[in-house]
Amino acid sequence: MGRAPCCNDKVGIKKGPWTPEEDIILVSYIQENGPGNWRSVPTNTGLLRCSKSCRLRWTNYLRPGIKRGNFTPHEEGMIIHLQSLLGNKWAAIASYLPRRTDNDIKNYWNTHLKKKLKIFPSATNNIPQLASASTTYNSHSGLNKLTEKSSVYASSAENISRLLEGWKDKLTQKIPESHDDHQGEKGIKSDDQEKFGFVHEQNKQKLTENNNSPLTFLEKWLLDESAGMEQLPSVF
DNA sequence: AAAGGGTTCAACCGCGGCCTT
DNA sequence: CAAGGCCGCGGTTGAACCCTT
Repeated sequence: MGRAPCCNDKVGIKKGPWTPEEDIILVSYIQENGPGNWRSVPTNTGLLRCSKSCRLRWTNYLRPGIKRGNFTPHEEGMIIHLQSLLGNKWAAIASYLPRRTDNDIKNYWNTHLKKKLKIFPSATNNIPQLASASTTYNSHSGLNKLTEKSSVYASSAENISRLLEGWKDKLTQKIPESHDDHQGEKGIKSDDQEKFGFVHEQNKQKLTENNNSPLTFLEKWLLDESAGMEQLPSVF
């Protein structure tokens, strides 16, 4: 079928890391118009980015409710199990971890879990073991320091304010702790999450239809957010 | 203190599929 | 029905960061 002309065919399209200004423009626009119709985003916002880039930035970084940083043993176990069931269907896996992006899960799989599965080849059958082992693994890696202060991002405004912090720090080359001001907030409503909420129910239904028993376990497991790994069904 | 190697992750690329005309 | 256009997904890349020597 007709393939979209690649963005990089166009002149004047900016690539590379997004600046906080660009983020603010994008978030403000989506705040007003909602996500979708990505084709029109660059035109309407004046951003020198291609539509794909805008969509990616939104879904992987700016979207409200995205959780970043360390994966919990519970999440890790889910990823491992879902990956063994579904293969590299990161979007499908992400639909079971609504606060994580497919890109995040994919990265985490490629950088952490693949290695761990090499070290613990039987781990897919014994996720709790792997998960606790991974905690040990994490605490020895440099990443741990990086992600130590990770937190749950409640809104795109918070995402941006964090970005601004980082940006400002880079500029000044000073890293003062405890900046909690939210200069990035531009009246972004607290009901963002509801407005742009995650629509995963259909996906879940599809998957459960296709693959009944294991995912039913997972459904229960996932829905019981407070459940720790120790409460996993014995099949794990 | 500096260099080199390894790791991480944000962003890009290209393909496939769905929708519209 | 066919062609074109757009969106979403998975794989890959490369800059930035961290660790080791």
